[in-house]
Amino acid sequence: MHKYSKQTRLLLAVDCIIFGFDGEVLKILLIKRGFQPEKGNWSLMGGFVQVNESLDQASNRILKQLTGLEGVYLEQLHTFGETHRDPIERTVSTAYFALIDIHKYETQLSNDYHAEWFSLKRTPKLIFDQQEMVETAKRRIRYKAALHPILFELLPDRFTLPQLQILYESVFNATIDKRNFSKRVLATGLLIKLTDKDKKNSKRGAFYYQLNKKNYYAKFQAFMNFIPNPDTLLL
Amino acid sequence: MHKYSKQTRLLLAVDCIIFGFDGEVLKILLIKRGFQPEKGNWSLMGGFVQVNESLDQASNRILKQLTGLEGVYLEQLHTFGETHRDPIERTVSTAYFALIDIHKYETQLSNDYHAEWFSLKRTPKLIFDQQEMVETAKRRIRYKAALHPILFELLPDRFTLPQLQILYESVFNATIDKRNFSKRVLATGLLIKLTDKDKKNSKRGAFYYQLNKKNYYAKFQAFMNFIPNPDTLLL
DNA sequence: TTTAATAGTGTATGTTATACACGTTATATC
DNA sequence: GATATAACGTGTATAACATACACTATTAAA
Repeated sequence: MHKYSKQTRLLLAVDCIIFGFDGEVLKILLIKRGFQPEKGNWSLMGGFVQVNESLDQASNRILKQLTGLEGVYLEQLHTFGETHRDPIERTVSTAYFALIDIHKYETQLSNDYHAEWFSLKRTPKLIFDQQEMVETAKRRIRYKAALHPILFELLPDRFTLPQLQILYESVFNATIDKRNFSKRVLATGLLIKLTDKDKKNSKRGAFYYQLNKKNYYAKFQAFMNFIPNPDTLLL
Repeated sequence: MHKYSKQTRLLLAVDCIIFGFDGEVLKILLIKRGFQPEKGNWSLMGGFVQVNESLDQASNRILKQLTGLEGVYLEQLHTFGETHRDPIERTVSTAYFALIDIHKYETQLSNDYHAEWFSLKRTPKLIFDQQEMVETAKRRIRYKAALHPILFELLPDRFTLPQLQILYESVFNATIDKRNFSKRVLATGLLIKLTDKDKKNSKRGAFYYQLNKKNYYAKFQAFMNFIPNPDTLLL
């Protein structure tokens, strides 16, 4: 037996929603699409799945092409399969989302793709159903970050508590009491206090912390319950 | 512009993990596969995605073929895209999971497919990577049920607190104090106490409850925190 | 009428979440 | 060098929630 005859074969694509954090707001990386249809319009980075690569491999390849990064946080989000989502030809697309340290991102590669970071609050109109993909990714990242420490993936190796708090406040669009916040994050045992300070953002300076990697991997799946009223979060 | 030329088209399938609850343990519905390869072996219900149907439509069609049910809880789980997961030909499969009231399940249809319910603890060997699909579905249902009231989808319209508790204990493989359990579930405001009792399972009889549908849909996304040590749950 | 089996209920204690304000530090400025 | 400034870092009291735990009620069957 060689093939499943009489079955229709479809195009299968992968699209990546790449999140970064610049210290103030969450951003996503978009490119100007280089081919028809919708050539020149803002788009997620995507591509067709090749016959000799898995979906995970395809998404990693695409992520590397756009950011130059490998080994970053990348997770399958959802597969979008409406029949006419691509007007040219039936294409099913599996969306992935990535969380990267925006400072490690290599701009020379991005220039080849005319990539730009956009604040999530001011994203341009996207092609096809990509707006829905981004919304789904935003919901997922909020949902997951309310329960698991994924947001550290957006920060550099060394970060301060004020930076971390701004990140959480940005993702959840909420203000958090800094005394309660530091109690909570320090109670997780996930952070190691370093001896030197970041002096860029204040005169006094704020102590750097880094992740306790061992605890991080061990506790990654543990729930955290950072958010006061998670009822407002949607899956 | 008519087509994306030069791109490889792949087979795209949908596989359904159908959960039911018989009052004691969680079960999944399997069929004996009717065609090669692996003909006659136990398998999830699946099929190829047709060119004129979305993924959601395909999964609903397949669910209806096997169970006769429509409008039940059905959610996309994950897309499995390893290159050689199907030995015959590269096939990417999007897995869905369904939660159904086992009593509504129509057996006449199942007989056409030689379908059988299997306790999750005693499932036969499955074809391809379907064992992994089932494991992923089990993790997802536990994870989600720890936070959202999805398990009601497995129960009949009228159910008792002891039945509900057995369901939770079965899903989480844990014992729960019944005083604390009833406090918690009643505090959600999701249940309406009825006036009559189920006398099948005890001499005294246990009051029936039904879902407050309005609150159910309103609070579905709210976190519930039913489980004492969710650290043990994996995504 | 006695037995057996399951249903149903309350309280005390510990843990966790929340609300809330001021002294500390280091640079920059005068 | 004194002072002003701007952000950092910390503790406590209260409320809410989670947990541990045991007996009485009900009804069918013997």
